[in-house]
Amino acid sequence: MRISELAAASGVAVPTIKYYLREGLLPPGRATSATQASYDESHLQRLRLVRSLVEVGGLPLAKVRAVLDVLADPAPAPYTAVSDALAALPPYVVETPPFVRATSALDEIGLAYDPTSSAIAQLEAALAGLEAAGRPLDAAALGRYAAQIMVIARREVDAVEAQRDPEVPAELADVVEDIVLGTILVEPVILALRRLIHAALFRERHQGDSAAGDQKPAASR
Amino acid sequence: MRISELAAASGVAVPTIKYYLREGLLPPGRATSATQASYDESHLQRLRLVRSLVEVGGLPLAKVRAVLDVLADPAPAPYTAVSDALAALPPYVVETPPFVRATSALDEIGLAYDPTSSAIAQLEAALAGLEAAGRPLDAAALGRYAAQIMVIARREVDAVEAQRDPEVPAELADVVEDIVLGTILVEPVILALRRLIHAALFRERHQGDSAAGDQKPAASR
DNA sequence: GCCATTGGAGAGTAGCACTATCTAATATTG
DNA sequence: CAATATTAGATAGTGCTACTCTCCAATGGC
Repeated sequence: MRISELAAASGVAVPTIKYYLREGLLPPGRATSATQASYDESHLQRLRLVRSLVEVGGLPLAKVRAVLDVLADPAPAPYTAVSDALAALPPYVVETPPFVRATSALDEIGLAYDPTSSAIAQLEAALAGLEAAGRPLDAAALGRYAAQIMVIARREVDAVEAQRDPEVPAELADVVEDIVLGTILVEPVILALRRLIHAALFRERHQGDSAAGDQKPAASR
Repeated sequence: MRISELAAASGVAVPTIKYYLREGLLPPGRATSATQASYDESHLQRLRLVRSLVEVGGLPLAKVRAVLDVLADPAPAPYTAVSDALAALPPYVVETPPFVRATSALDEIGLAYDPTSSAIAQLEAALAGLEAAGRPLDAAALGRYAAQIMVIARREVDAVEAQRDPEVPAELADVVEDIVLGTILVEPVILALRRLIHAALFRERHQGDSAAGDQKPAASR
């Protein structure tokens, strides 16, 4: 495959592909002459991965590179490799330990956690943001969220395990890629569903309100 | 309150506050002389709202302005006003109708939706991203997500209703602000919990793997 | 043989969110 | 009341990101 074909197949402009090559986000093609190189399926797949991370996940290229680095050379222990990769995913918070809001709430609801994980910092930042906006979330409410999410998460983890052939030991890079993509690509699905369901419930309860078009809006909530 | 006090109280630098004033994200203070103006609680609260949207929600300032515009002058019909405000929240997708993946899946799982809402476009983009990455999500799986999220969303909607005094008709701007903040600030909580629970489940199943530190990593998944 | 394409590299661009600097007027403090 | 600090308001500049443009010389395909 030549660069123009790779561009056509991926929907990414040739100059952008060249830029990714320069930046090391895409490995160079196999050089067939001084002015020609050929690309294969692996390049197309890598390009799709990069674009997914950027467009769906909203990662800056520097973070994409961090994810790719972990895939290329994962830490030897699975948990560490996965943590490394997940730490490169947004949101990027500046919060510094101790994460009192997050850890005390999690302790209260009895959820085990790794106090150094990036998700703790994210939770802390989110809880702090709610507090700053005057809408604090207490541990009980957090626990109710956690209970529902546990159902979702358990099913997801089971699905990952189920689709693997237990006879074939998985490559760690594949596991990490699965988890990173499962994390980053499914998140917008969950959020979109939440918004859609909110909208459906809201409309259900305000059916009459909008029909008139421009009646005085204050009533009914 | 003088600008320096407002800066101290909010943690936002004076030049940044001036910038927000110029950009119309913050209403001007009450001028007490040619070179002095005084700010009050409402300015502090507005500043906190802006910073929450920017820092926790990750909104660009242009979108913050769109949200504030809706708060200042909401469409007369509640549903329209809320949709307008939610359309300003990320993620910002470029997808154009028809949203076949999203609508056909939602039809199949029997969830009513507004085909013009931004959440539909987000769902379409997310499903397309999963497909591009070779991990398509079918309607059945989507339905299982929706079932759990329905539980969460229903509780959230009930909570909003419960905290309002039914005797006092709500201002539409307040309702919109509630929903916008409830949407944007709670989303990171949900995502952080999902990641934390994934990590907990993952560690549970890989307890031995990481202990040795640098054994060959391929096994066990 | 000849025109389009390519690899490679540097420079340029657009958008965003500030940040710096300046001026003239006013407030505060010793 | 004089000296110092602060302020509103405005313009210009900065740092960063993610491309996008432009060139060049060397092919590749018709």
